[in-house]
Amino acid sequence: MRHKSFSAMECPTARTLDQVGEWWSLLIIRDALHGLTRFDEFQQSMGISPNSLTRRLKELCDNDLLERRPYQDNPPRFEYHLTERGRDLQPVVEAIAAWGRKHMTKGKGAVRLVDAQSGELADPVLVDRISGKEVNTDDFRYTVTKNAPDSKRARLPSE
Amino acid sequence: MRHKSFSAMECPTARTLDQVGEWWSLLIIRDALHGLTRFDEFQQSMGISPNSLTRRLKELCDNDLLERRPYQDNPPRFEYHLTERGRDLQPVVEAIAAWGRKHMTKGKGAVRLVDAQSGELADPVLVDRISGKEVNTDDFRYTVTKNAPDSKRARLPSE
DNA sequence: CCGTATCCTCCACGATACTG
DNA sequence: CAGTATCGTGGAGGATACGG
Repeated sequence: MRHKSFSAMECPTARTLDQVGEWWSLLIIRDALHGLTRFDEFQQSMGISPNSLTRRLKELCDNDLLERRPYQDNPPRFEYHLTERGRDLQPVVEAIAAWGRKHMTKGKGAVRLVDAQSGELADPVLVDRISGKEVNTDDFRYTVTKNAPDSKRARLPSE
Repeated sequence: MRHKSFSAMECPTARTLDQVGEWWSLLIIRDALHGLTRFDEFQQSMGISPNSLTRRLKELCDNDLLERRPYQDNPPRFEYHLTERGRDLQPVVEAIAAWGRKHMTKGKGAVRLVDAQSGELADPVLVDRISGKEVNTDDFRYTVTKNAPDSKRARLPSE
């Protein structure tokens, strides 16, 4: 997006899409719903490049979906917390995750489903990471896999 | 998106985002949920340029969210119908629309809410258009408004 | 009317390098 | 560690023109 203004439409769906911005933004929201708050937590979790993360974070703060909150003075450090607007996106994230679980679960080591305790979203690696457990990233990767052999979209410029 | 493969992640949310593709795709799905099936219905409804629509339609068919179905031989014409995968995106669209109704309803002529009869989604212009009524596009526009004055994103290259 | 082909622009992203 | 600055690229999307 961004090439044209979905905000210019009165349709609430389009305007929402414009607010949320890029797909990365939704993934950041999802991570935030999981309890992540810090720059490098997000970065590690998603394999996003730091400058892109900066941009997305800034955009989300500008749109009042995240709130930038200092947690340390010297050097200055910030946490990113969901606002009410941001938290209200949970049903969206859940709906997307539900669809993914139903329709994107064939092939290459099926995705593990919901957390039985919480009944919450569904990302075991993240859950483990939050709780401090080590994660077998051969089994599950949230960092980007270079050379995904079965994806027609995987295009590596440098190899 | 598209610069990197979200499919390469095991996370169902990311994979879903990759499947759905661009925001336009979700809007097309939404229109399809409203009952639209034909090329120019989509085009009129969203103000998308025809070639972009062609691309999005093709992508959606490739991803098995829409099905291309001939309805006329000479000249060959097609309708685009939701598959089960596509129809299953309804909760996603609804969640997004709900968020938009709650959080994007201030300013410039608030958005009218749900269709009382159907209880379904929430786009009055579309509803009217489907039912054949004329629509006051000064009041509600689904075509793109050039020069949206209050949107910092509205950037018009040619004026 | 229902699309498709071509060209071009713009912007999200990654790579890389840098700062406190 | 927690970011920011700069640069290059690919792909989405619009304009336009064309075809059945």
